[in-house]
Amino acid sequence: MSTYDAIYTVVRQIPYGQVATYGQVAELANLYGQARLVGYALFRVQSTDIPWHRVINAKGEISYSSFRDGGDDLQRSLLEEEGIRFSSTGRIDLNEHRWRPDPCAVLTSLQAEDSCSTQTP
DNA sequence: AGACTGACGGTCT
DNA sequence: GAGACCGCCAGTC
Repeated sequence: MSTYDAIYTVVRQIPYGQVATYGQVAELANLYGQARLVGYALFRVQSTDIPWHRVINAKGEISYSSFRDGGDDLQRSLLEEEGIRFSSTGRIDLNEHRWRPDPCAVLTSLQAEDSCSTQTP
C-alpha cells in the first residue's frame, strides 16, 4: 500500500456531516506532521470516490485551489448541504463538526496491524 | 539525477 | 487574529 493509498483510505472513513483536518488525516494515515502530503494527494486525485470536501485545514477554513471552478465555493456548498455551519468569518466550528475517528476502525480499514482488535471482546 | 511544484501544520512575532 | 518561517514528501519534466 502506497503512502497515498493510506491517505485516500482514511479520507473515505470520514462520515457524512463531519469534517477532518489535513493534519488529522495525516496522523491517522501514520504520517503525523506531514499534512502537506495529504493535501498533495487530494490535489492529484480529486476523485469523486473520495469525500475530499470533508477535508479542511487546521484553521477550519477551506483550502482554495485556483484550477478548480469555484473550488472553495463548491466545497462550502457541499459542506453546508451536510448541515455543517460556517461562522461569520467563513470558518467551520471544529469543536462541533470535527470527526472523532475510532482508531481501531481506521487501522482495520488500512489493513494495518490488528494489534487493537486482538483483544476484541 | 536534479529542479520544480503543490489542497498544510506548528511556532514565533 | 493575522502574517512570516521552516519542515517535508511524491510525482513530473
